[in-house]
Amino acid sequence: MTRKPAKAAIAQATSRAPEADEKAAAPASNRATRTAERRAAIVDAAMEEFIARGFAATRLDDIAKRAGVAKGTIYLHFKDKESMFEELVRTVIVPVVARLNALPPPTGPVRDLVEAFANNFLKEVINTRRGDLVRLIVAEGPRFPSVADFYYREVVSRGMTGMRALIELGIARGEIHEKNLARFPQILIAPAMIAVIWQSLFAQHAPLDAQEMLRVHLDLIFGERRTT
Amino acid sequence: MTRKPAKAAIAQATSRAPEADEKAAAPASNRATRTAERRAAIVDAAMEEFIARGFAATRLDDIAKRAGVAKGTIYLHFKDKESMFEELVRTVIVPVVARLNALPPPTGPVRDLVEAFANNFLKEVINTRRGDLVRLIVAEGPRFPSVADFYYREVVSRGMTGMRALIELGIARGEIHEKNLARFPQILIAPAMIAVIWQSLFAQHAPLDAQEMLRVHLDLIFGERRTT
DNA sequence: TGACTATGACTGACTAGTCAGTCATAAATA
DNA sequence: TATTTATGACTGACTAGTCAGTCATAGTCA
Repeated sequence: MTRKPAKAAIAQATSRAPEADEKAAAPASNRATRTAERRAAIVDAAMEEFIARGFAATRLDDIAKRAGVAKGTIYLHFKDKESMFEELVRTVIVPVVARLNALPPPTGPVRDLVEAFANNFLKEVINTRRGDLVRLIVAEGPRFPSVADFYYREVVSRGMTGMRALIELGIARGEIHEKNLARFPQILIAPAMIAVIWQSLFAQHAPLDAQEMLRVHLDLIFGERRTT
Repeated sequence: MTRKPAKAAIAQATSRAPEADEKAAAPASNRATRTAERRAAIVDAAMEEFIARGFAATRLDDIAKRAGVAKGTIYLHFKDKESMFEELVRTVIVPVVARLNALPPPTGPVRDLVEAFANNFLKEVINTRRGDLVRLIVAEGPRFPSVADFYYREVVSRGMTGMRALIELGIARGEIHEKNLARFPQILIAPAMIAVIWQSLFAQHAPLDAQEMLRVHLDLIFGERRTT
């Protein structure tokens, strides 16, 4: 909801800044930097706790302790628990979307493009905190319409559009034969989503070679791989 | 909602038929029957509440109210909130597994078998409470290892085995060309799972024709459909 | 059959504990 | 020193689980 105006000071970037390399454990020179670092620490801690316990069961005391701040400090950055959760999702997802939008331009075989995307997804999402975050969104989405809306607009909708474009390109170039696939880009994504969920729930029962599964899935769509 | 069981009238029925045909939906004559009905009412109410709010945010008072019993009554049937959740999942899932095991024997094209399964899944799971339950398990699984274990053993593991058998049959008969598919039956299931999640989270943003999507997916695996 | 007793299912007020959010005070900074 | 930022003890609302008491029903007996 209320998007606290970002402290204004952050923009300063203070001239001879000691270059606080992201969330480095550096001494932290000025106020603006410290404030930003604290916020980042709170976001990180909140993400861990929410992923581990879900929204309702997470205690703000635990987040504060993990972030190394007092509980009151959280309320200097976030209006309340709900806004914190919502802003947390935005904060974590936005950079991911930005990176996905920076995919290489469509040169070379479509299969290579999709494979690059899959490898990227493997490295950046599956088996990372971001993967857990996706599961968390699935878990809490129905109770946080604003989160579900945001996720749909920023990730699902864009992803679908991008995938559809790739599929149509593949069809136009004769790499993909199933014409109707463009109507359901979900089919292309589905195994990747399943991999995310599998790792959270069943990895200990039956480890899943996600990379190999995605490869087989691409074989299914593009036909057997040419090399190796 | 409130299923006020018209206590007075029920008592009258006293036809000395002690042979209570299990948990029949009959007029409810004796104590055992009533007890079973109450338990069922609690399970139903709990399922609604857990699906709507998740485990932690669900109040036992609300479950009791919805079931039309006092809170104390819940504790005559379940040890505590956690056991109730665990037993609830078992109670709801077991009959589904039983029905899945009763699939028709492998005669006719494999595609027809898989299609029958998909249609069954559409009708029985997607867009039903059972679909919501699947999402609930994904949501709460990490915090309820016993639930995740149970679900893996009773549903995922069996489902994978069955699917693998079908895939191998399809490969043997030349209906399926992607040999490696048998190594990842998840790929066959993935779009169905996505449909379940989609309906819970994004149906209002973008309705999904799950039936058509599953059909396209089968086309992808078996090759274009022969008729219409 | 009718009356009387025993049983245990059911109730809901209550307890003990939890936790989101507040605010008077302290620390850090300019 | 004045101002901004951080702290954590505190409060009040909320809820899982309890248990002494109630009462419909089953059982027993005349």
